[in-house]
Amino acid sequence: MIANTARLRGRPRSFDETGALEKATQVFWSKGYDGVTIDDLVAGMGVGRPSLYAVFGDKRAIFLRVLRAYAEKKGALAAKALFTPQSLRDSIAGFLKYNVESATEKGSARGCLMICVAPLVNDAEVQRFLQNAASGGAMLLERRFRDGISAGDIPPDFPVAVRAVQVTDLARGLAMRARIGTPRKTLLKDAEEATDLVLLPWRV
Amino acid sequence: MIANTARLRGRPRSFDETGALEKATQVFWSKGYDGVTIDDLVAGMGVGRPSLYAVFGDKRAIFLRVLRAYAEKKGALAAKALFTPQSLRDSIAGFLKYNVESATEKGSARGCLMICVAPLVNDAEVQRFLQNAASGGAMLLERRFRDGISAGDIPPDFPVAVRAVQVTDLARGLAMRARIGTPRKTLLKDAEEATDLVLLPWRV
DNA sequence: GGTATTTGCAATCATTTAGTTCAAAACTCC
DNA sequence: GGAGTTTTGAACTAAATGATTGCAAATACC
Repeated sequence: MIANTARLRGRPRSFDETGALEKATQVFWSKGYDGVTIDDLVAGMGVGRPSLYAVFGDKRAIFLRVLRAYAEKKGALAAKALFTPQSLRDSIAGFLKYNVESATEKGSARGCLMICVAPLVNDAEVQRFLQNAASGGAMLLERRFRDGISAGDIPPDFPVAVRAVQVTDLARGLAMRARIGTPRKTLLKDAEEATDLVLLPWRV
Repeated sequence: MIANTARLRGRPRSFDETGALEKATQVFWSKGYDGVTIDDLVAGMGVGRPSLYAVFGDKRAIFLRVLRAYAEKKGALAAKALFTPQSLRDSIAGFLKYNVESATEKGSARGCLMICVAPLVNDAEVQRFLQNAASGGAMLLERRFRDGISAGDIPPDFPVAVRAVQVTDLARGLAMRARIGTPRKTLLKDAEEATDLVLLPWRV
């Protein structure tokens, strides 16, 4: 099994577990889930077939680990973009900007793993995970809006829940357009305008 | 070959070409593109393997035909929802409502073929098709906004192009949330609120 | 009724894919 | 250096898949 904590004896691994998962992320990201074969993962992760099965399990298990790691990393960066001390407007703009930038990064596939790729996987566990992640993202935004109320950036009757969901939907739209090849420049401009939209009557 | 136009002699087909394509749509819609096998299509379309190859071609060709037919049908219905004589607000609300309803229809898979499924297909022709469809949809909305200016529903300085793109992004977000299992009721409510958002300072 | 034409079913072939086995290699501890 | 332990690479098995072919059945035109 995975002798990660108490591995002392035996031949050491020639690969880094975290690094291999990141490489697997790129594989799924660019080829979807069904489109990926074990051979793709063997080639992309730089891990031999038997080691891959022993350490990670089958394709589904690998994808779930990839998804969790991706969500954790992405969530942390999104939270950082949102809660860096700055005006509410800059926070929302920064959140959308980060989404666009990570969805159009050079070297990796376009779009977002959780928005574009994972929803196509007809799997109950993946489904639940995505729903939780979605509501988690909306709650993060909602909290930021509430902080904005406390700071006096927006009035107390600002529809925090509604706007939070709308920002996530706009982010989803931007990610999907990134996937089909819309230029980063266009998307960054649209992200700015989306920020203006959700804060329209409140100039902050 | 396809003896559709000048077919007079010979055994008539036991299947309807259009109907078979609609059944194929459901197959791709629910299982993605890479996830479907020829056997899935044979079973789902009710067409024998040899006939399927003779009439439609291989999987890729079938998907492209499905995609075109779907886009045509969906585009026509979206245009109908948008340009039925009514207030601008009701038009936009109707457009979003139609998107949500078709993305949460019972009996078929959730989401939208063009928004959720096709973007995962790494194929140049599909990519181009989706970009054209996307800009076509935005242009449709833009025209409706301009009609709204002519009718006096919104002022002449209304940012038609920007709002048109924002509506498509919101629709994309709604479709993706439909895909991951968000209830129709929630999405319909959010569609209404999205309408209010894009027309916020303009009570029409 | 005869003929040409096309469908539909079954069987078939080659290729790809997932997953396993096994011996050799690499390392630690004694 | 040797015993014990773990990883690795290559070969292997079994199943799934894409695509083709033959042949009988069905039907329109003559």
